[in-house]
Amino acid sequence: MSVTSFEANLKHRCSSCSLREICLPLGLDAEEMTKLDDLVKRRRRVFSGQSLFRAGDPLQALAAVRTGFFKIYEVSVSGQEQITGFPMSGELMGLDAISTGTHRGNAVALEDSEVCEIPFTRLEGLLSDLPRLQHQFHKLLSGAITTDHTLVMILGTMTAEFKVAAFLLNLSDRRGQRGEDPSEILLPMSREEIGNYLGLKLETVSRMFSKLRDQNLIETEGRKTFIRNRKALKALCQQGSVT
Amino acid sequence: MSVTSFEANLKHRCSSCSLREICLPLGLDAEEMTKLDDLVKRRRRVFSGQSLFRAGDPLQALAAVRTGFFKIYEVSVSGQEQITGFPMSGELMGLDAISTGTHRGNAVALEDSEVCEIPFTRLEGLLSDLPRLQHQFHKLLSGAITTDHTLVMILGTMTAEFKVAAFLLNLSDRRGQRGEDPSEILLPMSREEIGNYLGLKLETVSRMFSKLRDQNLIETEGRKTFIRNRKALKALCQQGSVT
DNA sequence: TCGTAGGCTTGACCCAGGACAAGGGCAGGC
DNA sequence: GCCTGCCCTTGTCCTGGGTCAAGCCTACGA
Repeated sequence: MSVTSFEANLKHRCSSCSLREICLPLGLDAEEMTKLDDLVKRRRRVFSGQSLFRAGDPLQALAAVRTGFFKIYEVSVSGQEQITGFPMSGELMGLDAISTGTHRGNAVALEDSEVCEIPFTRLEGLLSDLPRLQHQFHKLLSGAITTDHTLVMILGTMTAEFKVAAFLLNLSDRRGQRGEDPSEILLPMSREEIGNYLGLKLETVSRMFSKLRDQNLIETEGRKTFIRNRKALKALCQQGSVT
Repeated sequence: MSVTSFEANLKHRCSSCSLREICLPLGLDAEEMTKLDDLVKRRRRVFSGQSLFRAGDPLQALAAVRTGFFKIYEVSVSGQEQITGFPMSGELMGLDAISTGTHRGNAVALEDSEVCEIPFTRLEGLLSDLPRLQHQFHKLLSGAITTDHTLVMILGTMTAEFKVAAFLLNLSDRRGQRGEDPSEILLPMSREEIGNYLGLKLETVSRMFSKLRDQNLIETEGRKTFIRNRKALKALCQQGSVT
């Protein structure tokens, strides 16, 4: 649970990273990539359960997930927690802290993970020199808004069953983007965390998993989940909103 | 309902705009402001009910609300509409379109409004020259994420009564930031639109207004709403989440 | 090997908010 | 002025998902 984590000096380059088509370096040429590499020289390991940053921490660096899985949650004045995202490899964390310079969210690793830290002030300096990097950065910021809108839509219009179906499809699609098998999902988060994210109680999430299983849309082995009928699952999501 | 709207050539300058402390120009010096002014030479009137952009439109320009009120809504594959925001003066619209170059949202004026259009590609060019503008732009993008997270939190954790209370306080605060009386809110949106935004039905919204009125926290005259006991309303929001 | 704890499933019951319906108020058009 | 249509309010009933409770499964440590 401690903030500390071993800091690796492992030689890592954006140019050879398998995530370069998803992450910040997308669209850069070799020379530009080198400049970005100079910034991102710090790679850090965060063990399962550890937090990378907490609400109230000043924003020092954005962090790109290299391997693993995180949850980001915010705590309201009333003490209520709300998970706002489950960033996985290639996704940036901490973007919402730019507006105030202070993190509002808490980032906790859901499994042993590695992140690339990108000092924000230096990044902004580099953006001015590299228009393509600037544009990609804006796309990522904008994409974060889009992602949030999708969640708002799920929370605002969907019933429990469709929320869970949409959640599984989302994870599946993101796996697919990374070249992994999209029909086999090893969920690193608990039923309770899924429920928190989707505005449901853990019992309801569990029931919906069972319901989807009974319809032969998915198969479950504990947290390991297989998508058995992707088409039907998608169709379900599409017709499946509150009237 | 048409897209067209009369395009004004009214001389308008960021430097003399009352919203410059909220909007893009925040933090710029006189010379920088002039450069931004050169970009934002197009001011446009959008009448109540007209749309400024629609889902599927290519992103040409971001738009800052100068006067008036908009709603932004997205439509899911199943045809469900979800309002994702009610931008008011000084707020940027279209930021979520940067990631794909295409608008996902629909922007409709809720009252006769004026917007300043900012051609996006040219803006990005200018950002490279003006680090302060760049930083402010990033803060606005990041702020949009923060705003969305607040909505996610409201949708995910709050009961109907507290959702409505939080909604009113939010509008009130934003009026206050603009130097307007924060305790008098003229709602430009219908109960149904409020409900859509908050994940409630219009009847429920209406009932919650009545409930807050019965507790002497607010007073209502049709859409005109007065906050009578701000402190109690805030306290309500803070203790008021789902257990 | 067994004991224990955390997470998952399932059942029974309940309630906040949705669905449906009736009626009122107000603004715009003639 | 009056008609018409839209929006808002309020009532009644219903249901999806929350609450509470019991039991199971799996991982881990002694």
